[in-house]
Amino acid sequence: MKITYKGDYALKTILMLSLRYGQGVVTIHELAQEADIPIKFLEQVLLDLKKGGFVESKRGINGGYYLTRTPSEITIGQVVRFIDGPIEPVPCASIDALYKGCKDIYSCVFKNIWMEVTKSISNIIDHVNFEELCKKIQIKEEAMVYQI
Amino acid sequence: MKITYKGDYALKTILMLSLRYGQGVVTIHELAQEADIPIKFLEQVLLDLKKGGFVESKRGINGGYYLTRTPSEITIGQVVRFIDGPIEPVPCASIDALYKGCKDIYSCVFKNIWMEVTKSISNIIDHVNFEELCKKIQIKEEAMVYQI
DNA sequence: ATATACTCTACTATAATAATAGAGATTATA
DNA sequence: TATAATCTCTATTATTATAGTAGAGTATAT
Repeated sequence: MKITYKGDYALKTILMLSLRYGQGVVTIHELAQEADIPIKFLEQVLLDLKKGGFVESKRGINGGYYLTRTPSEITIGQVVRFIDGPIEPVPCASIDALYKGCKDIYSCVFKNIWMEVTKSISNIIDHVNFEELCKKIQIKEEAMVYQI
Repeated sequence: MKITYKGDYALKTILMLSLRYGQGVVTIHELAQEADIPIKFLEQVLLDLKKGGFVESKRGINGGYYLTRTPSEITIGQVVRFIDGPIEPVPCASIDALYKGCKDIYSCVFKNIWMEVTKSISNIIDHVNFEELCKKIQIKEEAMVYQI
């Protein structure tokens, strides 16, 4: 699994929208500036996130983006899989692959390892939701206040 | 982490050489044929594996390749990291990264997740050696005999 | 009306991947 | 010592993915 810039931007965007969930819309301009993302690239990411059902938008003046679900219902895994594709190290190692066989005995031995890897990655990214991440950020920000 | 063809070929090659460890050299021709790898591509892979200290070669007639270490001393992780590069989903999530900070708070929250992912992948691939894999293959091959 | 903001398609530059090609160097042995 | 077998090394190519840029179009609050 490698996280592309696009995937990284998508995650940060969902996180920013999570932090402002229930507080109306956020413009692409604000999002781009806050996370230092090229605005035209972010446009495409947001259109994808819309297609994926993660965000919804409001056009025109006072327009912007907002989450379609509560942060607790969105996991890192959902976003990463949708934007960057399958996480398995090799295509045949997907948990719900249609076929179970391998073309040769050598491939087959490694496949089992890659399936273990896939499961262990899934186990992490499918169980971290954005509500948790928001809390972590809030704790860090509080810590910052006392540091100054 | 994504395993490239090159990585896959390297793993299969080390596995084939492990199965014949202590039995002299194996030609690139045999290796290529047995695992269905383009021979000219395999040449490059083997040169890399030589640079990495995994294999050694003997030139001329009766030449070929052989492992420089026993299969039990070689892990999947060593081969994959050497051929396909770092396994971490994002560069900053390497366990022994020089810097610990992140450019912004959003990156930082995800970094911890990616470090967990890195650790859990390492935990698998750094603890599977090629002696184990050989045993698995031998068991499978015995099973095949009775199936026929 | 108009300014603001999202939408959509096309284009481009760079790098990685997966080969392919061919000339060169070494060595056993007949 | 000639030669066939085998590894060595560098260059080239085709395809795809990635990351970003560009610009015209659509909707909407005031």
